[in-house]
Amino acid sequence: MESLTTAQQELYDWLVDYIRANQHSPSIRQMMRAMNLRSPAPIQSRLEHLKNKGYIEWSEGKARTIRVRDDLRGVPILGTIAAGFVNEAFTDSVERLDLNGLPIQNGDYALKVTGDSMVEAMIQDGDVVIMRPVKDPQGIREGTIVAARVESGTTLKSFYRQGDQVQLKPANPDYPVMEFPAESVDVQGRLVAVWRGIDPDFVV
Amino acid sequence: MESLTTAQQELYDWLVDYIRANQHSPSIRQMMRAMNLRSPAPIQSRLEHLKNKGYIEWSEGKARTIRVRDDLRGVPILGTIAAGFVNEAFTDSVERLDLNGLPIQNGDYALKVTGDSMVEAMIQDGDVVIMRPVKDPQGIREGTIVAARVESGTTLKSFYRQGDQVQLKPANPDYPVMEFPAESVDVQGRLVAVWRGIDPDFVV
DNA sequence: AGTGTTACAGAACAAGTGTACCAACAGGTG
DNA sequence: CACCTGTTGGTACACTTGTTCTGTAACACT
Repeated sequence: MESLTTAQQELYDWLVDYIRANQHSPSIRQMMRAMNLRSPAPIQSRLEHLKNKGYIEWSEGKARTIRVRDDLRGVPILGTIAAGFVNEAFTDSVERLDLNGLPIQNGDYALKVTGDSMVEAMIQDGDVVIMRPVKDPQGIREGTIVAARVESGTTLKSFYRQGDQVQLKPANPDYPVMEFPAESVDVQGRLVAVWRGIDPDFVV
Repeated sequence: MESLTTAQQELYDWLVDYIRANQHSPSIRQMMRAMNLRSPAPIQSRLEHLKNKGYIEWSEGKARTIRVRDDLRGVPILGTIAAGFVNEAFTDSVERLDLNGLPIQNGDYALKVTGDSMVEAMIQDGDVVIMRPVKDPQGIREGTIVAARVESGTTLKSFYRQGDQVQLKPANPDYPVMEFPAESVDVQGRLVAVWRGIDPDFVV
């Protein structure tokens, strides 16, 4: 990635923060004031450079249409890290995790997990699971983790079929496998992602 | 939350998708074409309603400044769900998980986890951990999960002090605790979040 | 039928806004 | 010093765009 001058870097940082906060690009005259300039020309020049170097893009002639390149959004994935044992990490890879882009679809929803029956599936109390509504219950694959509504309530379990019965298996040997007639199980959604925010005050 | 007419809902959904994809609001005439209208008046009317009902807001007179209310961004957290046992879920709570907003700060970065030494901390192979650079190594609390650089490489472990030594504990009894002189351990960052995307083709 | 309400089409206006142009200035290079 | 290059200040212009206004059509209700 081509490097930036200090003036270009300063504008770029301010621009990214502004777009993240306001969900739209500022106008050139707004940037002018933010950079303590009294003419739009310098901003235009810097934007041109940022565009040529591949940092931003915009629709020509249209107002407030600047956007940061998609491959620069989110947080950078600096490399892989071994939880198993020390080895190489911090590569100079440019891959990025766009938390707002790819994984989430419109209609997805989240549930806060309570209880510990899914610990062996690496889901613990307090995690937030992102679920996707299931259109066709027949299409659910064996072992998929789903939010299922049965007569007594809704629960998060692995989904299995057994003849015309449906098994809901917890991922914790301390809890029992539950079995219901297929028609009495209403699958509300399937697991698409897990999010765990770490409370900085929390200590193991 | 006040409900919407079908026309308002249709515009709102299109608007949210457009902003998410383009990082800026469309113009009224763009919405006009998208809704198959030939006059800007109906769009303006619907926007006015969306504003009064608290769904969107914009800077009056400024071009392309519509933004979705912050408390509506991200995915809705519909309630809590028991992994432990069936109980109530799907409350009508309005809380939301804003994946792009609150948790991530500028400067944060991500690492893909390989290996299984942190399985008891509910971090498994393939997870993405979001790390925050550590300014003051003295301020790290006991038990915090950190990415630490030692002479042999970088690893993800729980951080403990033992006199003037630093212990790096894996969360898996199969792996040994490692101990280093405090000055030879360079803490690259501390864990602030875990993200796990579920591959739909993956079956347990 | 009459009436009020709402939505739409079309046009027009004013402000916001991107862009082009030119002069002044600073910094480096011969 | 002269010269070139890049940045800034300043201005001007044309297009974009939010906003307002008027008239018409569709619809619900009395």
